[in-house]
Parts: sequence; C-alpha cells; structure tokens
Amino acid sequence: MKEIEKTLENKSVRPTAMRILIYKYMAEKEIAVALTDIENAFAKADRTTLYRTLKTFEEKGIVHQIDDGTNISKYALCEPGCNCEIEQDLHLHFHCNNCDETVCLTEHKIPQVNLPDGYVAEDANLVIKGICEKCSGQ
Amino acid sequence: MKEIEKTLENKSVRPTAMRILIYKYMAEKEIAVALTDIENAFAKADRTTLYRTLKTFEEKGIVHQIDDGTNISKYALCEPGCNCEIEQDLHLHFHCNNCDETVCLTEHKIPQVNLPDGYVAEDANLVIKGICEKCSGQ
DNA sequence: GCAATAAATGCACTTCCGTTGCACGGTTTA
DNA sequence: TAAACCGTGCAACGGAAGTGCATTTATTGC
Ligand SMILES: [Mn+2]
Ligand SMILES: [Mn+2]
Ligand SMILES: [Zn+2]
Ligand SMILES: [Zn+2]
Repeated sequence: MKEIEKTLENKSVRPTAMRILIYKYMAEKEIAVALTDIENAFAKADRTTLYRTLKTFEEKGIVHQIDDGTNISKYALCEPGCNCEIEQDLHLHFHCNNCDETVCLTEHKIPQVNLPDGYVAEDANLVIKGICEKCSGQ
Repeated sequence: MKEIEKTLENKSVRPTAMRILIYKYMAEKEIAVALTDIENAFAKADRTTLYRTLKTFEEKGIVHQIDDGTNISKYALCEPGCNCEIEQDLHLHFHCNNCDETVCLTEHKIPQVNLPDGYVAEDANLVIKGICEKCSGQ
C-alpha cells in the first residue's frame, strides 16, 4: 500500500484514500476498466469523484485512456516505462467480441503508416477486435 | 439522380425520396458525416428517419460506419470496390485535430499485426489523428 | 494549535447522442 | 380492393460525459 502512495506522489498526485483504492483496483485488474466498472466496485463512492480521479490520473500520466470502439472510455494503468505521449510508443489494444473485455497489448506497437502528402500524424489508435485468449479456449 | 436510384436498387434498398437525398448529400461531401450533420442539412427530416436510413445503408453495404475516436459515429459511402466486411480490405481513417473532419484513406490499408497466441483477429480499426492536408497549409 | 487557504469530494443537474415503441400513411402484393 | 408490408414521424428513454456549486478535508502560514 505504501508503494502505491509512493507511485502517486512521484507523479505529483496526492495519495488520498479514494485514489489509492482506485489505483489498487486498476492494478489488480489486468483489463481496461470503464468508469462504470469502478463505480460498481465502490458503491460507496460518488461517480464524479471517480470521474475526476481518472482525469487527474490521466493528466499526470498514471493511466491512459483507451477508445476501444464501444463508445465507453476505458482506462488502464501505464506500464512502468510507458510513454503514451510519444507517438512512437503507442501500443495497440484488443477488444474481445465475446467477453467484451479490452486489454493493452503493451508489447505490440502500432506500425508506422505512410500518409498522403500534407497529412501530419500526431497520434494513432489501433484496436483489433476478435476473440481473446481466454475465450478462444486457451 | 437516376444513377443514385440504380445504385440503391442494386443494393436492394428502395430508392425513396429521403434516401436519395441522403445518398446525394454524402456523395457530395468528401468527408465522413455524422447523423447530426445530416440532421442539420435537412432541417425538414426527422432524426429517426435519418438514423434508420444510415442503419439500412450500412446493412446493405452502401455506407460504412467510422469510429474516429470522437465518440460520434460517422459514416461514409463505400467506394465502388469496397469490401468493408473483409478484414484484408480495411482502410485507415484520418481525423484532423484542427478542423475536426474525418476522411477515409481508402488506398491505405491497415497493416497486418501479429497477435499473441490465442488471440484471433476479426476486425480492426486504425485512426490516425493529426493535421489534415487542408489545415497543414497544403 | 488556530485561522486562512487550497484541494478533494459529493450532490444535483445538464447535455448529447444513440436507440426504441408506437401510430400513421403510402406502396407493394395477393 | 383488401391485406400486408415498409417507410416515416413523434415522443420518450437510457447511458455516459461533463459542469456548477456547496461542503468537507487537508495544507500552510502564523
Ligand atoms: Mn493500453
Ligand atoms: Mn472509410
Ligand atoms: Zn474474451
Ligand atoms: Zn483539418
């Protein structure tokens, strides 16, 4: 628990009780979580607090937002060496059509693509949809 | 106009007045359009009709839906040889951070990516964000 | 320790988009 | 022509994101 506090402080985010809980919750999940997921996990907490916590985490580089095509924003903890901002470092995400879960494939970077003249790339998002490892029967 | 009727009939969609207008509107735009865009263009028409028209067009392979990360569904006419269903044929989309417009880069296919064991790809979505040709000063 | 200040939280409310149910009217088919 | 079907319009709902403001909690200067 002390570790989480350290992690938050290192990112200049004050380690409040709620923030530590949310961080812990996300760390235990290996999949991307939606605001509603957290809301259901902590019936006690207010959605606005969770919402703003995620925004804060995102601004401070603790989590990154994931758009998996479900129109529900998901979030996942950044890996130790994660540089979401840098275009080179963008990894792809996988969304399972069966269990509806989204995972970061941190090792799989988005391949470089050539664009027509005049187009300048600043960011990229690649989502693969299909059947995940758990659902494909190992 | 007769051509549009033919096109719709070829896709087994009855060419009603409204459908022809919507098709024409989309054909004239070179960018992806949202339901609200069409709604604003045809103040007369009901939102539901436009919504269902787009759904019908999508089912019949006349348009394809685009998720550009804005959380607003966009649609664009399928090119003559478009096979949206086939995974191999998926092209990428570009969303301009400046003018907020989204375009199909039909010629640019989504590169094949390797997935970890157990993952089966069925669909893919690649969106590049940045500055479009118009906004980058040619 | 205490007052002043700033930050975090909670509640209420709004907006936006997508979606559905149902009723009406025109078109196709038997 | 009658029945069946399909397209359209109106109304309403639901989920999720986002905002304003009051309240509580933590931090800082004295
Ligand atoms: Mn990720
Ligand atoms: Mn396209
Ligand atoms: Zn799965
Ligand atoms: Zn632009």
